[in-house]
Amino acid sequence: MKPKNTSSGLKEVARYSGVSIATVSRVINADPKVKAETALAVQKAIKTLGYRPNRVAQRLRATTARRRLVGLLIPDIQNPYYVDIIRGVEHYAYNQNATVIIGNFSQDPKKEELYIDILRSESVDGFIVATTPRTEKKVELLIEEGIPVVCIDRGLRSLKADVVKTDNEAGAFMATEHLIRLGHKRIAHIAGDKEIPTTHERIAGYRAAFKKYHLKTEEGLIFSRKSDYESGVQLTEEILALKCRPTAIFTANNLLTLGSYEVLHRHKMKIPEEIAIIGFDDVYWANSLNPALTAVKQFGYEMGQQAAELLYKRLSHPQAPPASLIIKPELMIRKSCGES
Amino acid sequence: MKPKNTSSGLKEVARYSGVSIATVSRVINADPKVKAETALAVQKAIKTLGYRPNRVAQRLRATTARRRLVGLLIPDIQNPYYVDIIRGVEHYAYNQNATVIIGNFSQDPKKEELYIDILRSESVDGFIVATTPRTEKKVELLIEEGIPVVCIDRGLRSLKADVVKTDNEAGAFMATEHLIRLGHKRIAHIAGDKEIPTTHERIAGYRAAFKKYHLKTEEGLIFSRKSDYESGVQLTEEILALKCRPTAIFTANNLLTLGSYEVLHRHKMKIPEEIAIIGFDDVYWANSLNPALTAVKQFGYEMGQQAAELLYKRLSHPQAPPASLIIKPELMIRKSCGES
DNA sequence: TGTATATTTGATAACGTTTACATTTTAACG
DNA sequence: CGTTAAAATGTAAACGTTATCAAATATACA
Repeated sequence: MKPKNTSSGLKEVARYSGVSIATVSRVINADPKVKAETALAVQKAIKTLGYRPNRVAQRLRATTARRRLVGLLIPDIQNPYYVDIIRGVEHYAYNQNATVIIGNFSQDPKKEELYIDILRSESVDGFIVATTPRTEKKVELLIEEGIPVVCIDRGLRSLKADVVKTDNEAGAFMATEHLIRLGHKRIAHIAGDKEIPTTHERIAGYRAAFKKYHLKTEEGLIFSRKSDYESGVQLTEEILALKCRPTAIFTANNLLTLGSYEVLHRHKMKIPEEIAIIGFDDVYWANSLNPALTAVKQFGYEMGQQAAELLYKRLSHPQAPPASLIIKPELMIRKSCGES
Repeated sequence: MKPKNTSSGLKEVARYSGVSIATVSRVINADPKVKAETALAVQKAIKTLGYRPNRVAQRLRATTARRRLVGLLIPDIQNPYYVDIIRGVEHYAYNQNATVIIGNFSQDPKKEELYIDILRSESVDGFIVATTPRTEKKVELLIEEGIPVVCIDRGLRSLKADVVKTDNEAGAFMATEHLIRLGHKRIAHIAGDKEIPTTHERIAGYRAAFKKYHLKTEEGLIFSRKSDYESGVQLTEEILALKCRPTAIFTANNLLTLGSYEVLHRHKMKIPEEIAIIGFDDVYWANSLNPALTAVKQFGYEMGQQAAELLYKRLSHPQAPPASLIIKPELMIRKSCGES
């Protein structure tokens, strides 16, 4: 039994409704040039035949901006922050009748490069990328070739692309200031991977808060390794082993926070009495932690939407000057730092 | 400045290396018919010209099984279990030089249907689906049309497709038995949405454990609403309000577990002394919860891989009888039920 | 060397659309 | 009613590949 090919194709619709395939194509694309009467007839044919345009053929033929496919390059799909971004992008794309194709490179440099190539050969309308500096050159190449790119989460040094990102410095500042106001003076910062630009922005915010309150920031209290769970574990162990223990920890992302929580619990530390903790990145299970986590919320979902919108704007106005959207984060005060 | 079109296309490679496009196409597809010598020359041309095949054109022209695109239909990308599945599928696909296109329908029935159509018009080689019974008919239609489908997480009633799923009954049994052995007799079960088949399988496992130990299962202790966080919260509240409180809770998925944890903490319940809790679905932050969560681990990543493998096997053997892969889950004993 | 048979290659028609451009139909107007 | 402009449709050439078939070249063998 060979697979019966129900997919009708423009031709059959055309034959069925007695017009040319060009006309059918026109009604599919809502071309106003076609007479209302014929449009109706064709639409009926489409419905009864159950015709659906072949998006692959459309994409092959269509000129840019009409391919209805956006490429999304994501460092780690396990990170709920990026999942929020994905959802945001997907939401916007969906409303534009576009599909999004995700390149999740899992922090793997090889994959990161390869996925740029792959998405490219898929003829995307444009890219939304959260890349590492490693692929900066490659991304710039895309831009030079006229492919729209919007950077999300992390900006490109040479700002020839649109970018939407969190105000990392402000976020880190808020977190640190919150701790300081609560009376903490010795605050450890578990920073992320120093290869990633956001890490430095967050460290800067941490420093700025100290400065504002005329406190000296102890360099020895800034810890950094990588951005993952394991680093959170190890660095928290180091912090607890310190002869002169800090009274609070500020972790630079949700994975580090989790690692920190694990160690704190393992050592039966009382949070926040013995040690307070505040994290960058709010997560949907913040309230299920014990105590509920006070955190800096990034608006990933909204950022994703904005990025997609920016991308489509650029598609229609390729020559517009690059826009930069800096989203202010918000402090979600819960229990892990004590009374607010 | 118009975008310079660097993408060379078969033609240019052919001209450059002095062969026909057919030959170039052959070396791209590693056709053994081409002489080693010419193959080398063409490869060199490909390299120096920086040629990359256009996957869209390939897909349009290629017959089934050579399109290198798999469609993945996922109910909720926020659920880490599904993220594991995605990663598994993606890993396998990547090694086959295939891309995966994700249709995350966010539990929205409208989107669920639509995404099937969309992925279809993207000419996927086949589908991997975790659908609800709502779209069962639509999925069966795909199968009838000869499009390979493998069901993941949930099986189709009419088993004409491959399926890979967790042994839900066994998992629920393990969890409940664990509790019973620890001395619990009154164990509440926060089940998922009754529309979803897995819910019933897990309830069955819960019942089976009681049966084995000659205990009567109290119907009043099985709670069900939906499968989300909020339901976990509400149902746990109900449980705590019971005149005769159970000594343990078995939650049917990670979202429900999280909701339960929140309420338990809010009520300052001592876990596991006052109430024990065990959850279906292990999560990477189980150790960061307080106490660390004892849970039934589903092997999402492995399942994803297996599903992809099954899909590609079916692609090459369309007539093979449907396979069914039932994966045994594993109990991850940590602290939320007390000593093991 | 000539013939038969493998091996390699090349020309070209698809795949299912969109889009110039040409053509036909309709409307407008004196 | 004839002419001209506008509106609606049709024709056919792309888009960048793969695949079929035929042609050309190399290999084997008598």
